Amino acid sequence: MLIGELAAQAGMTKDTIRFYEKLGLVTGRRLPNGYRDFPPETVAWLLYVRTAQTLGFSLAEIARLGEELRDAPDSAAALSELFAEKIALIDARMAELAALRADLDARVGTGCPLRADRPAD
Amino acid sequence: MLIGELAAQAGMTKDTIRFYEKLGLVTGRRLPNGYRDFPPETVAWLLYVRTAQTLGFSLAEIARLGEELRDAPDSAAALSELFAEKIALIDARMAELAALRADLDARVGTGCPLRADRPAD
DNA sequence: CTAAAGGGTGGAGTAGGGTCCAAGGTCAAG
DNA sequence: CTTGACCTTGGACCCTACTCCACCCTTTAG
Repeated sequence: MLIGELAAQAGMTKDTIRFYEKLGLVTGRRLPNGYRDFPPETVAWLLYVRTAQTLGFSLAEIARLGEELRDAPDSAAALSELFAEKIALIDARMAELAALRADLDARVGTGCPLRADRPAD
Repeated sequence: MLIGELAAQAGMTKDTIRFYEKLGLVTGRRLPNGYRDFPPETVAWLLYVRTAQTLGFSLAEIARLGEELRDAPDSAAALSELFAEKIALIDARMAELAALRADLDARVGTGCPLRADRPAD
């Protein structure tokens, strides 16, 4: 799969993919003419990257995860550990969100805004 | 409260607070000598800013929320609407996280990594 | 043969979010 | 009156994540 098709399917620009390649987030073979050639699963991976990113993981973190996956291809245990780690992180974020939600929820209807940045005028 | 104390209590540097002031995220009075003077509630506001930020809201979004709060100080209805909006956003993010979590969870133990960025070698 | 559509490179520029000076004013203690 | 801990400003600089650009090569269609 050439970069253009990958970009179209993953919903990002070619530039972004080349940028991700520099970061080691994706790796492609090269065809004899120098063109990048990506396996079809890269689409799923890029979609995963986008998701992880919107959830607050930096590209560096995501790349690290990817590398760790590549480095421990056989060890299901190691993978489980990695995922468990990420899941714990997600749970923590969800708890934070829940707390913020509860906070906002409590304020709804009370008429008590967060006007904390005004001097008491 | 002077900027140094505020910074210490909010767990950020003075530079960051001055930067936030430029963005309109915090506003302080000035003392006759030119020093910034913040009301004590600013600490809570800054902690709130940090939380919202780690949850994926940009400083611009947070500032907008703050402004809207200031612009509609009396209308509990308007406030409720704003909060309801943020809550909806939070719910959406939580759903995304839950989905990612389920995704990772399903992979744990299956030994099926995300090795989508490798050419099939 | 040429044009269009795809690809490649390096490097500059942007926006967001800080972080770090350097030069200088203010104020309380000794 | 000096020292030290505060504060002020402006501007340079850094990182992240892109985005755009100019310039050049490759492949296919007419």
